[in-house]
Amino acid sequence: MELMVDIVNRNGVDQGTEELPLPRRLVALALEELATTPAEKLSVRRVADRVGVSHQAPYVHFGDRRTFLAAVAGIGLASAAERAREAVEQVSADPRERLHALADAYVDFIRSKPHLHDLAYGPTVAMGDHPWLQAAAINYWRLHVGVVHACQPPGVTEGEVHNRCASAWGLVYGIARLDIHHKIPRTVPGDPALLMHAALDALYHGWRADI
Amino acid sequence: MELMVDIVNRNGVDQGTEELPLPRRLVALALEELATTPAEKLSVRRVADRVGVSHQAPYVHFGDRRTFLAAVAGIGLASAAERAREAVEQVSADPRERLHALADAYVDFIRSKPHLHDLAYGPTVAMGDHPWLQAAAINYWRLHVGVVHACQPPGVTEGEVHNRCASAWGLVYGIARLDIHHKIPRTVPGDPALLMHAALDALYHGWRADI
DNA sequence: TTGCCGTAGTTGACACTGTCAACCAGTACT
DNA sequence: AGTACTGGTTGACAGTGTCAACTACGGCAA
Repeated sequence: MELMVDIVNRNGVDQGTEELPLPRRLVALALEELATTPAEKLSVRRVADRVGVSHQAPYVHFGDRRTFLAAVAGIGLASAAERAREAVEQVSADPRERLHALADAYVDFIRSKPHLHDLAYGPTVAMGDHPWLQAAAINYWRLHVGVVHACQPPGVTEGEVHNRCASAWGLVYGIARLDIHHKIPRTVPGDPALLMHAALDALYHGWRADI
Repeated sequence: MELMVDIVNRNGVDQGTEELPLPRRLVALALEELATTPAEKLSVRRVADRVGVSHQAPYVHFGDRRTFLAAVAGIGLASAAERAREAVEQVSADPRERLHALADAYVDFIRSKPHLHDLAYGPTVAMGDHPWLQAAAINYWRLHVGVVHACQPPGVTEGEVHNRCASAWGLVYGIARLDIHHKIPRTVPGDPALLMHAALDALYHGWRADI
């Protein structure tokens, strides 16, 4: 079970030609299903069936449904984090602009793969359920911290940076998720992405004004 | 099916002594289960069983599982909204203080009944799935708008108030939900409720500084 | 060679779920 | 007296996650 970490680590090297090991094929197909099916309706049996393997095969590797879903969330989240990192690095070095780029990437993530996002950052799985998920979540968080850190005036403690990072993440997460699930009343005229930018600017301004 | 609205309307009048009609008893027991069981694991059959009625009885009234869950969410959300209203009215008339009180009540809601909150404001049910839910959601939203409206300087349009209301809600919703599901890394030292207050103050300041 | 053991995978069963369809008891209305 | 509607039951069905026992097979030691 532990050596799967090796598999995901050498993941970038030999993709493509070589046949993926079964756990990876299962996860890949589950991610595909997750594009249209919410996680709670995803059937492990059907994934196994589509891969062409017995209904019990996934449980040989992952133990139970939750662990499997956690692995799926891990792989999916890793690629989302990578895309966000690219998006951030593509814009200028202006911290506020990078903050907006990060937020936009997050909105893009939640909009293009809402079920995956809900799985990773919802109650279904815990971060400790699978090492892949834990690693991906930490990686994504580090990106957040880096961007938010660059927005701070000098003299702000490391802990306070993390605090503010959590606030900004919560803001983006909340607006984007309420939006994607159509919980924002139609009496709200503004585009959620723009509301988010305005609110982020308010946070940014508050951070700089504190000193 | 439509006359259930009457039932929920006269809900405050004859509670207690009189025997509740079956749909209400089912919903009440589902809410009870929801205190410990996440919505996606809630079994309609078991609810029916515990009420002492056949496994199909709930479907006579609610049609399918989703509609039943929507009704449950509606009743639950209505009482949460009422509690929030009381909490807001209990503090002084200072708008910022009321904003904080509203946010605190929201945090209290999500902390005391996370599964109910997830059900109401998650993807499982849509607002239109049951009139009870729709009514409760609108009622709660009106409370939000009222509180946020009082925070605005003169001259802000109605639409902009709704925009800002959505932002503030998203902020509170996001931080509280990330927190309750333990998605915030332990490297964040601050209490989420306090982070929320600070962030809300930044929004508030931004609103007033605009003019 | 033989025997053994761990890994990867299969097969079959079990209890439980939501949903469909047919049925039945009243009760109100014509 | 008959009829239609409401509220509820019973029985079946396919699909689910999980448990347990079994098989195939490569490595390895005696």
